[in-house]
Parts: sequence; structure tokens; C-alpha cells
Amino acid sequence: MRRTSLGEFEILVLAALLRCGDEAYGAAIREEIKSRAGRDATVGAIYTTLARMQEKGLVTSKLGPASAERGGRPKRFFRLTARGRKAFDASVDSLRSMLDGLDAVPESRS
Amino acid sequence: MRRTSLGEFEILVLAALLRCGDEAYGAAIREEIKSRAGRDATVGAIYTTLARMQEKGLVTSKLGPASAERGGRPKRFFRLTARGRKAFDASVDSLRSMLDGLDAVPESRS
DNA sequence: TCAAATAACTACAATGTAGTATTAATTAGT
DNA sequence: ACTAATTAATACTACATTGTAGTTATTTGA
Repeated sequence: MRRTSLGEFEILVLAALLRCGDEAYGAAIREEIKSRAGRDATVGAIYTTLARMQEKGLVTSKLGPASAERGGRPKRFFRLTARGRKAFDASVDSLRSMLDGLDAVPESRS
Repeated sequence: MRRTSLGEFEILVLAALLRCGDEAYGAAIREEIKSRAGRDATVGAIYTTLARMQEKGLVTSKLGPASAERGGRPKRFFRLTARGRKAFDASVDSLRSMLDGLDAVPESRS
């Protein structure tokens, strides 16, 4: 069966992916999540999520050029597929319409 | 360890709770999620999530008055606790800042 | 060959979901 | 009025998916 909605962390990772553009590899994504969402995810969590989303066809990846600057495995860059972007938009939309207007409510009622 | 962030469905349920106000019981929450987010969750999913959030102290509940209109068990009404509201706000905030501006991007960049 | 950067793998915990069972009330038949 | 049928709703159980940490492996420059 086709899973329809993304988990919260998946949404975060996908958003970070979009934000990072061409520089979307593990560490960059991690930093983006840290600085934007204030959430300190481990790299492991990110790679695992990315791998699963790749299996589902939501993202693709390719290895970057061999040599970076100073040691290290080549980076693997990720991008959303069309399906990934669609799924992302759909999830975000339903979250948005659910959330819409709610932060304007301090402690009314009761 | 204190779990910090809510799952996506938890966020949806909490938002529905806020929207329903005094009428926040199983079926109403379900409908709210359906009509707002367009997502057809089962009641089971909702109760389970609610029960877990209650264990974590994010919501409380109390049974409603015995007689409704036509048969049936008394409704159980749910509300967010202060902690629940805080957790909700925090999760929504980090989602918002992550998502901010992203839907404005149609298919720029390559 | 050592240290650094990064990716891949493994295992486990938490969350998401469906499906079934139970309970409490109302209605209706006798 | 008693009891069975019906209905609205909650509670429970089991399983699938997602979230996370931790460990290991690979690549490369010094």
C-alpha cells in the first residue's frame, strides 16, 4: 500500500534538502536542521531517514567528486524527486491548514 | 529521557484538540482531521495516540455526562495540559521556521 | 600509518495504524 | 418493567513504520 503521509522528521529532512540546494549532503543537512529548527539530530538518524526515503523514491542521490579538501569519503548529495516534492507539498499543506490560526490563540476559552 | 519533539500525527491530533475546544472527543477529533487535513485516520489510531500523550502528561481527559441523545457510551473529552501546549508550540515553531518560504519555490534551481 | 571527514550499517525505541472487543446507554417488543 | 437489539463510543492488542543512537567502514591528506 502507498504510504501517504510523511513523518515529522522526514518533513524536516526534506525541507533541509530543499534549503541546502546543491550542497545537500549529510553534514549540511544536519546543520540546517540545527540552525533552523533548533534540533540536534545525529548524522545517523539523517542518513537512515534519507536511505528510507530513497527506497520509497522520494529522493535520489549521487556521489560527489572524489577529493574534498582534506581527507574524507566523497560526499553523497541528495535531491528530491518529483514524487518526493509532491509528497512533501501534500504533507506541508495539510499541516498548514490544520495549524492555521492556532498560534493566535493564547489561552482563550475556559 | 524527556522526548522533545512530537510526531506528525501527534501534532495533528493536538491541533484538532485545540480546534474542537469543549467538544474534543474521539469522533469530533477524527472529523476535524478529516475536514481540515484531508486525512482519514481511524478512531483506533486517534485513541492510541491520545492515550500515549496522556501517559506523557500532554493531555488530560474526563468522561462527559451520561446521557447523550441516542444510546452509546459517555464521551470522553480531552484537553491539553500546560506542558502539552508548550510541547505543541515548540514543535510547531520549529516546523514553521523550517518550512518558512519553501512553498514559494516552484521549481527554481535546475 | 594516523587522523580527519564522511558515509554505511545495525539494532532498538517510539510513533502510527488497523482491527477487534468491550462498555454503556437508548429503544422497542412482549 | 424486563430483556434483547441497536448504537455510539471507548479500550485493547498486535503489527508496521519512523526516529535515533551508536558503531563500523571507507577515503584521503599529512
